[in-house]
Amino acid sequence: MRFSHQREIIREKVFSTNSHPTADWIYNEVRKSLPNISLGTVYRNLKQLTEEGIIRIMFDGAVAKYDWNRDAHHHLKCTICGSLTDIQLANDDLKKIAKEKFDFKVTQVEITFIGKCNKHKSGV
Amino acid sequence: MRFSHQREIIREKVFSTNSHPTADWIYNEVRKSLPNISLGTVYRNLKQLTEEGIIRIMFDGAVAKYDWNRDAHHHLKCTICGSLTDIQLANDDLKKIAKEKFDFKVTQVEITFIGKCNKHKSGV
DNA sequence: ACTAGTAATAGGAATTATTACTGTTTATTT
DNA sequence: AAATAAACAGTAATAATTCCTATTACTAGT
Repeated sequence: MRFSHQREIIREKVFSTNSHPTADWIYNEVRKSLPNISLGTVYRNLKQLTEEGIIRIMFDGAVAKYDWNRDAHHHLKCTICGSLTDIQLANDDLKKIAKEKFDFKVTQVEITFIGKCNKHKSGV
Repeated sequence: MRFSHQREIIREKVFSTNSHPTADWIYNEVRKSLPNISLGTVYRNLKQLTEEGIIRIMFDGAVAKYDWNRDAHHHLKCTICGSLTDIQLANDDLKKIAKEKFDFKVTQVEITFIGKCNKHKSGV
């Protein structure tokens, strides 16, 4: 991947916040220093950064959010204010820990394992 | 919630499959018996059924999928073929279990706790 | 320095999923 | 059966994302 000024600014923006920004938020931020950048460029570069493993993509409901934090971590998603908070915890009593450590009343836990199913043993 | 013929057909369709159908798939299925149903009606009723707790909504990337299975369960999402499989497991060695029980090579685990954060103690 | 080839760009059009609006129909209640 | 509130079909609108095209910038090799 060759260097690109736009991509570098985009990367910096993602790394500058803990707020799990959306493509749209990043677009508006980046426009402050690059007024002519297009939304398409933002999306393309976010995708590239994701593919290179430099940032992570996640979905909050239907919208993509980007995250520089590539450590294993999970999220608390509030159904009322919509806030999304990073948490780091071991795999024991998950709900109980969410309550005790984060004062968060869990109503549903969604765990998704992402990887390769057994149809794709060799290569692709 | 008043009875509606359309909603009943929609509900039956969701309950008829384990495939986590999308609104569009459901729309096409339901049209076989109700050719004049509109996509808006499908979406409105899926939302109502979700709000009543009769079915569950989840997001696979950016698209909504619906699920009659309201037991606590998780998902295996294949990055290659896109398949999404229900699994039911206890909270011990999650990745290891995914490998041993489901022959699924996990590259990322996404856990989202959904509920109320501590700003919303009373009511709302 | 010059140029051909490659990669990245801006801007906008196109696509996809979803929601909102409007006049009409239907289920329920009296 | 008439009144009324909810649900409907059809269509328009919106939001998020991807695709397309002409243009620009970078990189090697001369």
